[in-house]
Amino acid sequence: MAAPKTKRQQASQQRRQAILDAALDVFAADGFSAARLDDVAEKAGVAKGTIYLFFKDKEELFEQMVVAAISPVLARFEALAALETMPLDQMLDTLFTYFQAEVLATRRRDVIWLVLTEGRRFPHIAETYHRMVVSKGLGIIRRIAHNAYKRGEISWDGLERFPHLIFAPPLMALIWGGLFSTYQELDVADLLKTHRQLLMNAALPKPQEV
Amino acid sequence: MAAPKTKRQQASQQRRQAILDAALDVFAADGFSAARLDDVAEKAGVAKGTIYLFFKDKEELFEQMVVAAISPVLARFEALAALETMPLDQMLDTLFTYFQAEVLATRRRDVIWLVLTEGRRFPHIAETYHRMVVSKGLGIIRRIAHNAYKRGEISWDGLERFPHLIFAPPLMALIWGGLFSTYQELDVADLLKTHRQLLMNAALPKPQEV
Amino acid sequence: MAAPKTKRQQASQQRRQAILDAALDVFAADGFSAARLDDVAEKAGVAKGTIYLFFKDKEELFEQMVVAAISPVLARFEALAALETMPLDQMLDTLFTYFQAEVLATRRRDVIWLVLTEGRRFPHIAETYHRMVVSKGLGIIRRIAHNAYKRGEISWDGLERFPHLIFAPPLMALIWGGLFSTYQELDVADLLKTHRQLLMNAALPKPQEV
Amino acid sequence: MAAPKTKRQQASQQRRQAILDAALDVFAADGFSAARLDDVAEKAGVAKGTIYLFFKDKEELFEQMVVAAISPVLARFEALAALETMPLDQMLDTLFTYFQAEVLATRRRDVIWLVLTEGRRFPHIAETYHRMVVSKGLGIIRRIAHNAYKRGEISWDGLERFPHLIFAPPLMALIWGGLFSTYQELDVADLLKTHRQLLMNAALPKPQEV
DNA sequence: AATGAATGAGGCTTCATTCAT
DNA sequence: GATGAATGAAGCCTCATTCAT
Repeated sequence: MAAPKTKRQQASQQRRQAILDAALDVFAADGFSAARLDDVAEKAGVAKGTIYLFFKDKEELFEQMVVAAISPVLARFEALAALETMPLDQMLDTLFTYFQAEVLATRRRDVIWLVLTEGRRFPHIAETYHRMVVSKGLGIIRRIAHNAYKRGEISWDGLERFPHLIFAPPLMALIWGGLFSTYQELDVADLLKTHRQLLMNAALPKPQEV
Repeated sequence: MAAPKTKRQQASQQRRQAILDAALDVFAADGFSAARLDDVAEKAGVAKGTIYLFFKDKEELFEQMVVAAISPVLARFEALAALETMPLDQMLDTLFTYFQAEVLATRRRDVIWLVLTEGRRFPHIAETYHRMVVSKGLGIIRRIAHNAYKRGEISWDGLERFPHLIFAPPLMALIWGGLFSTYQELDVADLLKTHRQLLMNAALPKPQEV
Repeated sequence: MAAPKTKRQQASQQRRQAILDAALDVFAADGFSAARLDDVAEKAGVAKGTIYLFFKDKEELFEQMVVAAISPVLARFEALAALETMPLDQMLDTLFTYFQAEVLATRRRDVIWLVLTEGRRFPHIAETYHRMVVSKGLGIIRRIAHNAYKRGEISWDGLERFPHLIFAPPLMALIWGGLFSTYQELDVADLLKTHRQLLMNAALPKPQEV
Repeated sequence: MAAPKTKRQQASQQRRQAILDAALDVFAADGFSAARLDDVAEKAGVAKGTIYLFFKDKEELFEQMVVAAISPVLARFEALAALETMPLDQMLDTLFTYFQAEVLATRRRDVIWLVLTEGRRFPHIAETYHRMVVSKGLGIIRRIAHNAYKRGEISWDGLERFPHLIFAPPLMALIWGGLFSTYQELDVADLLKTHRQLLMNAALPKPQEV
């Protein structure tokens, strides 16, 4: 926890971080199996063997990289949770704007992508990501929906039961951006704005029985 | 296109199909890079060299496998398109039920998973999938929304502009099933039913300006 | 057990044997750790990967090589055992002559050397060698001594209790040849002849109490 | 040669000795190639780089270590040589007892083991060991035999010509202890006592012509 | 056409050695 | 002197691909 004191330790931390940064790039570009540690080392500006001073093997590098990339997200979550008293519409706007600026436009997008693409073969990654990010994120959205419900902004408990419905379109935007935007552009801002309209439209009317 | 005539040709086609089936299993389990052609050959019941009689290399096998797995989906799409006159609510119910039964519970789920996880490094796959499946599927949903709009079931053009909003939750269900269901179960039927309620609730009211 | 029938199988057996032969040379020259499988492959006239068609890894190659080299020795042992009725002096002469011609002057010397030098870090090798060669060999020598005792050629049970005493000088000759003969020649034939004299001299006199 | 004077020099000598001690342990356990200088440094309580302050490389460390371990043996040899007037039987008893107590039960056993196992690939080691230990040791034994011959205790020159015959069984005991004692115990004291009986039995009788 | 033994390029990992602190 | 982080050469092993049968 404490910041390292000596120059040696600082340099060591910087090296470790450089390796993690390079690893994110390389793993995101090639996937775990196809990624070459030579590339990671070169991009990090260290020798191949240096990686092994910090990480037992390729797998541990991968897992540590994901965990390290996740950590800062958690701090942000706390801030978002503090906004739970905001009106629903404004809250959704804040959330989606944040998602576009702080996830889709940053390396965090690559982290999520790696969790998606490699999570199945790294259950530890999937489990960690679920515990540290997904369940917390859904919990926050759920509380937002719950508060809106209590305030009378929503006359329906669907969003509270399935906060996934709020997050599904942003996730789709991320996936589209990764796979299809080359072939067909997607206006993410408009998509999310329309999603917000959808949610607000559905918020108040009495739900029809299906 | 024509059905093979001679027994020899039939046997060849069966071999080819066995290889494609095995490849789907193996690629889905391990990903493209980590998958071993030894495993594909063994699972298909052929010798390793036989694979190269049908496919130039590992990459072509992968791409052909995805294309072959996509094809049958297209026929289904035609059928769905024919139901475009159905009332919106019923149509959504049909769509989601179909998705659960015919995608999530079958090997088609694995195909989509592979497109998600490998599409980035196989632009040809992503492009093909987008052209043959995604754009067609979104087109169908878009027409459904359009028809409903014309019939007065929807007083809002959001779904027509972004049919993605209809498909996002089913996609999320697929992803959740692949990554997180081990750690937290998701009631997909309930999720999709709630999604349908959301869509119907939002269908008629005048959209609020955002 | 059955001889391989097809040409393919024969060629395979020859390859396997070529690898084992090369492995003996390389391991004997460099020791297990320093030996390079590249060298084994080159000397065997096969590609590096071919080794792994027959042996799981370097360690298994080493162990199989020792076992394969030991096997023929056992057949010889049976022949020696059959000579147990021979007069002691003649028997010793036969034994030592055999050892010089069939061990010291052949690759079997290298096998014993490898058991000596690597046996400690390959307990499986040491155990196998002890079970298949050492205990059997000592058993034969012991019976030889026992028979000579019964026939009155020896008036003393020392050699029966410690057949090691008969084998110790041949072993020393082997070690000397491996380590010191460059610096000081050892006349092995004379050594073993003198050893035989020693044994025969000691055979009949009443042992003095020590 | 001169004892170091300053504290710094003393500390340096202690470090050097600690490294040599650790090296003996590690080399004996793993062999030259498989031994890791990391382990030597850790066991010696110094940093890895410190080893290179005293020794040019791994090979020199190994050779110096063997030489250093050999030196004390030489002093003992002088003492043994002084006993050459002792009656043969008593002399052998002293020798063998010394070997059991001062070689087999100490780290000197490991040194001999290393000379055996690595001497072939370190001719310098083998040559040094031969010159400093083997030839001197055999010389002592030879003089013992010679003196006994002159005193009439032996009526035969075999042991004088091949003092190896006296040392072979102790060497075999050492080898047996390193390789096979786990699988079959060897009573070394009894073996050597029996060996002594054998030698004494053979000492006086007129040798038969072979 | 089908086989599967053989190949060898390429990646992960280790560890002797160096050198800035 | 002493350290130990950093280096990078080298070796084991895998596996896509080839080709003689």
